[in-house]
Amino acid sequence: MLLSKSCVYGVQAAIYMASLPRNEYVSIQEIAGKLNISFHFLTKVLQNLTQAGLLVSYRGPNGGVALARHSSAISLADVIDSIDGSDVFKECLFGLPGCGVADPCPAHEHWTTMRSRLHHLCSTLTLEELGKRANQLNVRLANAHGPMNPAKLLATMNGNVDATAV
Amino acid sequence: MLLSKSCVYGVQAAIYMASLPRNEYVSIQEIAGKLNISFHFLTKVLQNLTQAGLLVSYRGPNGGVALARHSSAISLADVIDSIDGSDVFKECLFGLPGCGVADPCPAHEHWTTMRSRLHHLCSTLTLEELGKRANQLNVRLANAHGPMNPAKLLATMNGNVDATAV
DNA sequence: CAAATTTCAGATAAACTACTCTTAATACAA
DNA sequence: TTGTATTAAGAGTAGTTTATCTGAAATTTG
Ligand code: SF4
Ligand code: SF4
Repeated sequence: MLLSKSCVYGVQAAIYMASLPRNEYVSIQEIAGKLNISFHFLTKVLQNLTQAGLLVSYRGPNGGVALARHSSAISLADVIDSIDGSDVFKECLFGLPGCGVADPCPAHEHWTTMRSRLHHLCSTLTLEELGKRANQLNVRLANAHGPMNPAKLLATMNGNVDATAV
Repeated sequence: MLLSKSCVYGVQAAIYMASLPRNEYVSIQEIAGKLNISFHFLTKVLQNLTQAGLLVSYRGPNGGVALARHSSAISLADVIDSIDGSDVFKECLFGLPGCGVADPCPAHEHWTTMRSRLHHLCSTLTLEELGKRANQLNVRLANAHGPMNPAKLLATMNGNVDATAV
């Protein structure tokens, strides 16, 4: 996978927040529940985003996290950068150290054009746009089942479908 | 990284073999040495490629591995498929299970176009072409330093530069 | 046949990623 | 004030990936 799972979770959570009618504090528990992500794990991921200045957080009852800027001012690349680092769009297909134009590998030329296209796409895709799409029909955000643990596994085997999925 | 390290090693080795003037048996030790890859690890990786039918192997002195077909008949995608599986070009940016057109996430449309371009690129890039480029000036194949171990680290700190790199 | 060279196979260890759990710190509400 | 809901922080666990090591099987050479 190009992105780490942490990063994917962060992106999903960000899109979820952008899909809400108003930008208000949402508890991480709610996000984790809706997206079928481990609460504790998502907490860590979103901490990265608050420290990066993309989210603001508020502790205590009715607290939670909210977008620090308008959803139109946050790009997909912003979120990815904050979690997986900016190397995602700089590193190459082969991940060799010290790559560059001066000393390229045979695939360099082909790859860099792909890579810059991908970077451009992610930089121009705003959370606003992604949030809007998330609100349209037949578009989903949540993981199908979320991380499996023995209890959940048992529940699914008993025919209980998790109803928290969007 | 999009590709696993195993896969990268396999691709590098394949390109190295394709860059040779004639397709003859090359010992894995030689390849590992030139590319600064752990010999034992590369052995396992190339086993995958031989089992996938991309390489043929021969045991004993003067044995080694060689390309099973002409380098023009092996694509980059072939190598990647054999090691990391064919999901690399099928799975999505977010790696969600059970994704598809019927139930897409907000970024689906954008991503699939990128993905198919990448797949097309890798499918049409042959080892022959990559090997030719590898033979041109200023083009390299090897890892800069290879996997570090305490002894090597010490050596580099003492100013010894590994001379096995291409 | 014996020795050397090479891939093949499997066990083991180290490193990393994903995930869980516990404890604090903070802020609101009764 | 006291209790509770919430994020913050960090330690701990499990699984996967990466790398190392050892021995066996195959093949050539002498
Ligand atoms: S030369 Fe380019 S394509 Fe090749 S490994 Fe370096 S950055 Fe990647
Ligand atoms: S809908 Fe498309 S882009 Fe979204 S997670 Fe699935 S395959 Fe990926």
